Amino acid sequence: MSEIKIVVLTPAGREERSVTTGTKAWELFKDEPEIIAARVGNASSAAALKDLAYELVDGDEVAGVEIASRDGRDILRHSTAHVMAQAVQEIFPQAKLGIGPPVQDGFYYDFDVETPFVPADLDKIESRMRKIVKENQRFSRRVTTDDDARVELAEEPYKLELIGLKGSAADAAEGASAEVGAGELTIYDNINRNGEVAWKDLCRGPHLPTTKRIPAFKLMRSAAAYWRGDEKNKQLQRIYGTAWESKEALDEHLHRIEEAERRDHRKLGKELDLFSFPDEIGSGLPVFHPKGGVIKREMEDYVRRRHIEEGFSYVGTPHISKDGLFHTSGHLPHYADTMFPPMEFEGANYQLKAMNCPMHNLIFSSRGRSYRELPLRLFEFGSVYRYEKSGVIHGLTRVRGFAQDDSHSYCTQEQAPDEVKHLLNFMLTVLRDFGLDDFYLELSTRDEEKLDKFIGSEEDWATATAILEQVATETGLELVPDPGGAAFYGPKISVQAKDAIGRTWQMGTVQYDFNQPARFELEYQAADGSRQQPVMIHSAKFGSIERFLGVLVEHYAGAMPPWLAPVQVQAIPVADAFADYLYDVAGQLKKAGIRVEVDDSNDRFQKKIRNAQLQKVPFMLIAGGEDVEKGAVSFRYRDGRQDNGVPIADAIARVVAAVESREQV
RNA sequence: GCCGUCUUAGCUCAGUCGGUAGAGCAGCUCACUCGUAAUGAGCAGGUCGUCGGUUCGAUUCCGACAGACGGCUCCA
Repeated sequence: MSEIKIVVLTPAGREERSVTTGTKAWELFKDEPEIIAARVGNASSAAALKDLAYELVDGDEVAGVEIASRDGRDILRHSTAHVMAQAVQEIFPQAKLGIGPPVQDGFYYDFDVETPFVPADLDKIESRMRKIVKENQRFSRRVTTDDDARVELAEEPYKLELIGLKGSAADAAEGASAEVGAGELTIYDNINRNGEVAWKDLCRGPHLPTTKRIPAFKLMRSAAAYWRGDEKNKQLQRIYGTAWESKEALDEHLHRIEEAERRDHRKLGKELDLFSFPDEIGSGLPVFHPKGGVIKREMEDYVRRRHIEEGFSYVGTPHISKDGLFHTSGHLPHYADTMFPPMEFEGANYQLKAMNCPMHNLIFSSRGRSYRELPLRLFEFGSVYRYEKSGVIHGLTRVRGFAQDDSHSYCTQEQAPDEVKHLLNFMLTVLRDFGLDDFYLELSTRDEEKLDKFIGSEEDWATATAILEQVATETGLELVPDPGGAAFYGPKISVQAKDAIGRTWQMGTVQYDFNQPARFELEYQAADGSRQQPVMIHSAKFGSIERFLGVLVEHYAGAMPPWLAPVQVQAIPVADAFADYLYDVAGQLKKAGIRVEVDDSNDRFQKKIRNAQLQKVPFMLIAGGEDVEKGAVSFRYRDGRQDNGVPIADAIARVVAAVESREQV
């Protein structure tokens, strides 16, 4: 037996060691049960994840992968997916395997089965999984060849397809690279205590050493998913599950899900009487009730005022137009599928507006334009209607009719970078005023594989993309590429904001468009007397008002900051006798522009407090004998804090200050 | 659009193995009510999503459609 030299990397540093040939990675981490895999690199290769059963070679640099790390959890979840697939095939032997990768917070595995899974099946599968975990089966890696694998997996048509795609697996389907890597083909055998192969799966690995190393998991739901993500393919049955390094971590995850459900704007919208989606109107078409209307109007008032401050002119355009306009813009026939079908009358086809830009272009071209007018900035709340497929409608975040806070800046090419910068900064200040302050940017570019989806020359696209990229970089915010995500007429930057519980939402966008000015033959007269084509820059700050309202409701869990709260002050008399006193205070608050209501119902005092609390009113103003004697009122805040005996004038000033500062209380 | 689940009072839900239904909250009425998250009593409220089919009889079984929910695909 000869010696080989390796390096063990620990948080403390590098430790050079000599071990005998044939030493396995696990022998380095014998006393560290939280290490479930190894990251191995050497002078000639980048670090790669390996099973703990990996046999060390001379020159290896080895680091342990903790189960609670990002990679560790992925490995844990992938292994749990294997256990699930094994359980499924034990219960439903005819089930064919699709793919089973780890995903954000969990994993899934796709199966081709005759009948879709029902919730009772998930229970059965989960208990079978627990049995497999208890059996402590060993994940054993075995290198094979394409031909051998084809024989072994003759009964698994989807796996055979993946073998054929090896090397381009990343393109084959999201997650497919977890099954077949670009390198050698491997199969993992699950070996039980008797040394028999209980189950096997084509898989790149790595995996946990044994099934017993799965500390906590839970199956979440089943759903259909197209094979390789293509709607032309067969739908497989997907089971989603989650797995964590400890029972506590699993419980925390389940609590986070509960918290997200508690904040669901569809639920809160109903409870707080903000909006609804009447069937009689149609799917995806919201109505705003008086309280939701207050929030919506505050948002609109604010953003209209801000646009005007930033040099925009408020304009107005109709909801429908003849279809020729959208042919000129290029939207038809490009996006006919997502526009409502035309209405034919007076010899023309009229279309519901799905975007505002063509109409703004007509305002631009309504008369001759001078370079002195540029940048010309037009803005409106443009109502647009989009025929979203029935299955994608989702509360206020995906609707068929909505208003964009839409602007179009017409400028010279030279002005474009500054205008993009202006719009981006403007948008960020708007979002900050609404209490969102954690952002990253996404740069959506055209898909180089599907050039027919995009119009315009390669040079124009390159110029536009470069300008957006440069401005985005200058903000100092993280910039994430989104290849293929561009609109057909130009690239875009979108702002992604993180909410109070860390979820990200797409907010506004800035889009650079050199196509529509050409199609509409827009021009201005330059200083030298020549006619020039402007560049137009599209931008929506909220994106859609409806959607942004929904995001705010979730961000604040319905407890809106005072400036947005439908009822800012709920006045509650301790007893009937003090109602008049509070009506007087309420009158003064109304004069100061505050939305206040006095609860003079027959409910008892405590019940009124409870009602106001459930409505998430920011300020409860209470008055009883002690307050009246002092000419004062008492505050109760949403968190239950009290501030008693505050002089009326001070109380009003306090409420007004909170509204004006747009702070959360 | 596709797959699955679901649709009973304003809301949240029971229930009917086929004989037209019940609770809590909300609402209305009355009484009570002076200090920080539910006072009590009574009343009223439903063509059991819509339309067909099977049946002596359908809210219940079957089908179609609409809508909701969870995914997939999509998201200018």
